[in-house]
Amino acid sequence: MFNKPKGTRDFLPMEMKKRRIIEKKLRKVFETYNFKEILTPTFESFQLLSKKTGEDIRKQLFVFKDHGNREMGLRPEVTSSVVRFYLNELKNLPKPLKLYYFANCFRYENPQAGRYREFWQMGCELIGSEYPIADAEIINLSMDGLNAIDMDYEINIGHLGVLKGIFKRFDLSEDRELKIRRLIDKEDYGGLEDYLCDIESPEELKEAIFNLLNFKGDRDIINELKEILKDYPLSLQALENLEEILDFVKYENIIVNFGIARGLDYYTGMVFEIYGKKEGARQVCGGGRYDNLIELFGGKPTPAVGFAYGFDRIMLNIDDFEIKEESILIVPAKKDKNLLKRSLRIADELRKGGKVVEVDLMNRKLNKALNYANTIGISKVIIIGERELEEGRVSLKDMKTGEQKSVKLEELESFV
RNA sequence: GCCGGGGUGGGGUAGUGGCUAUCCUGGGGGACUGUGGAUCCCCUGACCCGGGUUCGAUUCCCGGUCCCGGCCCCA
Repeated sequence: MFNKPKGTRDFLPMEMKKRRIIEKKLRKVFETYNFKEILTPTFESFQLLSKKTGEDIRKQLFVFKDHGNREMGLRPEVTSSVVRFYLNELKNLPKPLKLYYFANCFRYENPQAGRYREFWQMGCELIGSEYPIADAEIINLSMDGLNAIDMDYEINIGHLGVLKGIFKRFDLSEDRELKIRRLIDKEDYGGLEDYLCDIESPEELKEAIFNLLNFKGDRDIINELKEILKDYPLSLQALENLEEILDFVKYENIIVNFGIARGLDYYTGMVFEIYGKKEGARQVCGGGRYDNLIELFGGKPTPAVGFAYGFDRIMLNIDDFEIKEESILIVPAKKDKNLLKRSLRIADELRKGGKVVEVDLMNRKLNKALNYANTIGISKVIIIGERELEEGRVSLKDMKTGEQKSVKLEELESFV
């Protein structure tokens, strides 16, 4: 006996049905914005995958060597692959380039609520526009998607430029910047305080950082922050950029939060996270601007902004819903090869009309067949009997009401 | 990587240091030859793995593993 690998899942037919329904709705929203679907390989070279992801993510990589002794890894997210694809083949397409994907990703982690070793991300990347309206489009799109599936959520939007502006004035090393961003993202403010003391940072820096973190709320706080950070020109610029972005965001119910630092190191400007209402696995979406990733991968500097949904977490955060499915079972009234053949022909006709039809494949007797139809939720049973067939008729039984009537073959389709 | 709680047929469960391991459900066949979505009968199928304690372990102890959840990190 074999078991599925830890952290992976088998999906039952009903789950798949629901996943497909949600997937379809999200896709539809993406496509109404004219984003185009792409797909990249499940595995990439280890070098690519570890290029701009921190130590932590690298430890979470599923790695293997192929027969040519090349180091490979299963993708832990898709943005790196999209950038690679862009540089390989798409960089000369007209801008903006609007791409989306739906793909399984892999991280070697301990499973938990909404966290798996194989999970699905659905995301969008908008490449080539540096303008605030592009950031806004990404935010609007991500919210439109969740609205289309009636999910309750909370969106937090921040801007890394503000923090960077503060760092800039104190000329911090990249190492220290990163460390501070980590602590901020973790909301480990005690640790942050300690660290700032350890590196003997000036009082002014501490003050600026903690001031920043205290600001969380509606967009009015940006104005207050402008006042406080008036000596930090780059921070001011970032705040203005964020305001311009928010001018184009069509929703009001957003939270401005400068505590969002994002774990992936490649973000440069606006960043956002969306949380669902369910306990555990709350973050369902993350995104932001990553203007120097493409350059880092060897391309010429190109602005880009994007986001990814954690599809499995979205599934955990929507209310369960019923799926009603009309299906038909055709069964001969008695075991007879000719009746079976007739059943197949009738099934064929109905399927051409788009109906979901099964024919009894178990050689069941009528009562057992009805029993079967009942247990698997067949909505209508067509009984093919010899005597009726001679008059060009079959019996149609409605499994919900129990009603049964004799209908002419040529009228059958209009009844089911 | 760390921490907590779990693991009995396919699904849901009962129970026990010793007897053929309980019940429901599901699956297959039959009684029943055009309708009993019923009923009855038969069959199918389980104590996570390894070690220890013991005359004897599914039960107690230890380790592992997997599941559920938490931390870290993230989606």
